[in-house]
Amino acid sequence: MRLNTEDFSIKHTVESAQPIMFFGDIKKDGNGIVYTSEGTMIDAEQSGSTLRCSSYGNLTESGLREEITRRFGLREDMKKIYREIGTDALIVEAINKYRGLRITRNDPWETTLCFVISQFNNVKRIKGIVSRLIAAYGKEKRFDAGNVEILFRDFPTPQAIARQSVKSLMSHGAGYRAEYIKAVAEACSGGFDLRKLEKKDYADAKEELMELRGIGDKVADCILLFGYGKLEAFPVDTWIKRVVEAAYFSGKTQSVRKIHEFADERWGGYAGYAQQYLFHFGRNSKKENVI
DNA sequence: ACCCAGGCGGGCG
DNA sequence: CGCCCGCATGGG
Repeated sequence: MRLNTEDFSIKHTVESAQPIMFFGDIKKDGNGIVYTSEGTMIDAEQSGSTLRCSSYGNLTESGLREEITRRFGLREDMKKIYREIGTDALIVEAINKYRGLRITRNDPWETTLCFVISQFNNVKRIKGIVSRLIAAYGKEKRFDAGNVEILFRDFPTPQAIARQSVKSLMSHGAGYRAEYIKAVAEACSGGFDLRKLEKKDYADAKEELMELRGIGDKVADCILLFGYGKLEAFPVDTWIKRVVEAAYFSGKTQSVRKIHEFADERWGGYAGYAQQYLFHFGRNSKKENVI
């Protein structure tokens, strides 16, 4: 199946530390990714404006089209978003450098687990821990593709994670987060229904998420942004804090609350997009020793 | 060896 | 409320 896209870069999208990067496998050149969704393995690769997509599992062509369109946020009007968030030279520079970077929309539970693991951690280790949890606790799927059999594993369910001991979760390198992982999995497989947050507004949903042990201000915002498409969420991590302080507060330290207030006032309903461009720009600038 | 990573919970003033 | 601390783990 082919999809014609506009203002979309799969490379910038999958390389910007969103959940799909933690549970999927990015292709060598970065222009594609293989990932699983609801028992289906999906392969997406971009050349120019064309996205070539295929799947192994029970997904019709229109189902695959819908999955890709939703997953990569392809319904968003990027011209409008760039207009709204392009408030100054720095963010315009980030937009120009990473044009086509989209906020992905992922499964709420998968997003939750990924970002509980992400705290006080680095991207490489997050990927490693998530992939080991999938290997250990994800259900195996087989798909007969003519002469070859495709094997892959689903993302582990809340129940599958909740069954494990803290010790066995730690054995995959989760560290002290193992306790949080188990607590959140127990909640999500019991009385806490992640689906009910879909219809709550941003503030209410955030408050509910933060009642779970291991989910604080930053992780809650990541879950709402990448798992629920609440584009006003502005996750404040060490990177974005540094970038915002440097660019908008003359390098002076600000409280997280101040940074939220600033982002809300400046970028409003698309603050999440502003955050993702500044985050990716800031991180890569550091790697390239630009800032 | 030292420092840091898409932070959080707990304790203190 | 703000501030400070400890927390597992592995890579630079």
